[in-house]
Amino acid sequence: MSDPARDPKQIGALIRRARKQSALSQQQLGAKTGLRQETISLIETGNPAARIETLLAVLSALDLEFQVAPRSKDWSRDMLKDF
Amino acid sequence: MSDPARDPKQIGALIRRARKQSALSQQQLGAKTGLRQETISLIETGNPAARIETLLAVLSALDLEFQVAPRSKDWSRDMLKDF
DNA sequence: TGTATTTATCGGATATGGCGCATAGACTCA
DNA sequence: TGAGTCTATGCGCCATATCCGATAAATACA
Repeated sequence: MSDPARDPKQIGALIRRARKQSALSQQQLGAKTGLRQETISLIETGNPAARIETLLAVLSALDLEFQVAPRSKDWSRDMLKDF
Repeated sequence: MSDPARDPKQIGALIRRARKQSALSQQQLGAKTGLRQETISLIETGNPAARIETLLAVLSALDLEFQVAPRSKDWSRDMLKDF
């Protein structure tokens, strides 16, 4: 349902996945958002200094939404090592 | 549980609410994140050009998490006008 | 009312986004 | 193999985030 992301690379990966699911090229997504293909590329590769408004524009064009939620536990192998 | 935001002002409002629930001043939150009080202020007032990394740092310090979800319907009065 | 805390804002400096324009690699497919 | 598409990257430009230092404005509270 909703995918968490804690760093820009994860955000970029989420966006790339969503874009491909919509069968859009970076160029086409850029057109929908008023951004350049280069800018889409930068976001997807995890540009940490991308602007919030840019991120929101991309999410909106992909019919996605930004959400803020309490940190959920991530049961990584490391956290389970003592069980 | 998770609050949606579609523009920088809403994001800022969410952060301010969470900060106050943690009983932190902008100064204290700045200390936790390595950001200046001024920067926290800018984010909370809805700076659209804030950086993603800055946003993520603030969310992390507040034990919050960024999530991406499909757009949920928002039943505004306008959308209901024809019913 | 007066004082302390909190938040918003200013000037200057530095770094970087996103723009236009362009191209180099990758990859797909005929 | 070659053409077409897609993604990453380059340069110059302007705008602006964030930094430092400082202060004004707003708010809380005794």
